[in-house]
Amino acid sequence: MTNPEPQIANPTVSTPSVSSTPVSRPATKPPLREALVQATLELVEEVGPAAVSVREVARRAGVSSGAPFRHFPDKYALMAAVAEEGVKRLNEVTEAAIGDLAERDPLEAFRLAGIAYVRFAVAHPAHFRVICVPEYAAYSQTLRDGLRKGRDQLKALIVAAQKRGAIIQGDPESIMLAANAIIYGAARMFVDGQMQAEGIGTDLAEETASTLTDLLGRGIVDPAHSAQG
Amino acid sequence: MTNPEPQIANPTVSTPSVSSTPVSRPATKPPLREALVQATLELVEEVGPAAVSVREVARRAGVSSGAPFRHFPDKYALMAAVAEEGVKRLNEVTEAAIGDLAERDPLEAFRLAGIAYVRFAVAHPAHFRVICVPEYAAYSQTLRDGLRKGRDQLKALIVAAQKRGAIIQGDPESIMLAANAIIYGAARMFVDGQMQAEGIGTDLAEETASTLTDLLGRGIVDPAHSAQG
DNA sequence: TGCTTACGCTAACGGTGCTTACATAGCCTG
DNA sequence: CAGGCTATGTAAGCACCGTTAGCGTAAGCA
Repeated sequence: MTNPEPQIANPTVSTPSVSSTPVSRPATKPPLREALVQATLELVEEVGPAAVSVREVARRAGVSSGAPFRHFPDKYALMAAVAEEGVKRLNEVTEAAIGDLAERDPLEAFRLAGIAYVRFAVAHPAHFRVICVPEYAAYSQTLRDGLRKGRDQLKALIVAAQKRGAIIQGDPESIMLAANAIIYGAARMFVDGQMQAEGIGTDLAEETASTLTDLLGRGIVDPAHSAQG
Repeated sequence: MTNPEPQIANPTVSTPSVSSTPVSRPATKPPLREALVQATLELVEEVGPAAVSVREVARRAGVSSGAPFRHFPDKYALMAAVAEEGVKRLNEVTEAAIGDLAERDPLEAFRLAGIAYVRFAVAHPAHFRVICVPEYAAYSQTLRDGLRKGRDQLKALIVAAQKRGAIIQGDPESIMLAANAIIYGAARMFVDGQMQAEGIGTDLAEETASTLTDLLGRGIVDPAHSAQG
């Protein structure tokens, strides 16, 4: 008698809006799986990644507590699915920011991608945190591929910028890493509340990202000083 | 995973005589609180922050499952105490790296501090992750102070470097933020496994940190190109 | 018609955070 | 020294958690 509410099938969440297509192939479309990921995502954004419980997810999807395990071997797999969805959206966002600028002005494209990256992290901090949890990446090849794809986006911009002579001709791996690190660091500093601790609110996220990429581009060492010494 | 041995000899933690003889404890002030933090830290390094349970911590400290709640109002407070300990050690490490170089060569001091920061994160990834969880920072004023102190260390170096003319005269807040972001980003990329995904093992942590700080200092934009255009 | 397969439900198991009630050792005060 | 107070431990218990096992049922197919 732990559950006071008798669970009858609740169609409010589970019904996808694709009723027109014939439902004669249940193996290829499990609507509950999608609903579970969606419910998990909402729960993550609501209470944070640590407070997610599979039972609450099942409750929100209108199914019993054991149902999710028909679609995911364990809680990790469910969370990894949320991370996959997240990295997919993140990549879409940065890709959209790059637009058709990748070849015309790769350096500016990189700056815009970085800003979009930080903007996404600030807009969806809980989701962003799930994306970055290494245990989930270890769990899901799809997630690893998504993360790699995102890094490769930026890497391609660096290489293109080098080809156009816009940036220094050093090791592209190192330059790409520096670019990634400052963007990733800024995003995580926002998500981890360390920007706020410095008095920088999330409303300044884009401006901050822009400033940091500029500083990385120009360098912080005084050239006159270093040229003399 | 029940522990068949109720009192396991722990070399690092001198647990009070909680052995089979329920006689009086020798110490009038049992340092159980300290032992709990230590046991939690070991557990964190062993199984990761997410898998820590208060009961297991109590088991390792040789006390009953309710005992920890005499010293910490809840699990968050216990984890926050671990984070406090961690940020204290992290600050000690960076401070030691800076040494007496802060005034002689603040820019080099900053580079060494950044390298030491990343080295600590790579050496104690689980502990580092606990330090950065914003929920714990929200919980503990001491942790917030420790984090601020660490940032202020770097900030002071930037200001000193500016005063000596070693770096550009821009907004010190922005420069400090860029310096922080690239170091924090590098550390988190290692801790989150993203450096490894790029083929950069933890053995390259210090070298990578050095490279990134160098790149931040010199800038990645080609000055000839940007001066012309 | 029967067989198989997918998918949901129920009930249960052991573990967890945390609370309550109780016991006891040590200190303070008279 | 008696008596109470406080600090700190134990034991039992609650509600919830992740996960599993067994059952029912409906769909697709021979």
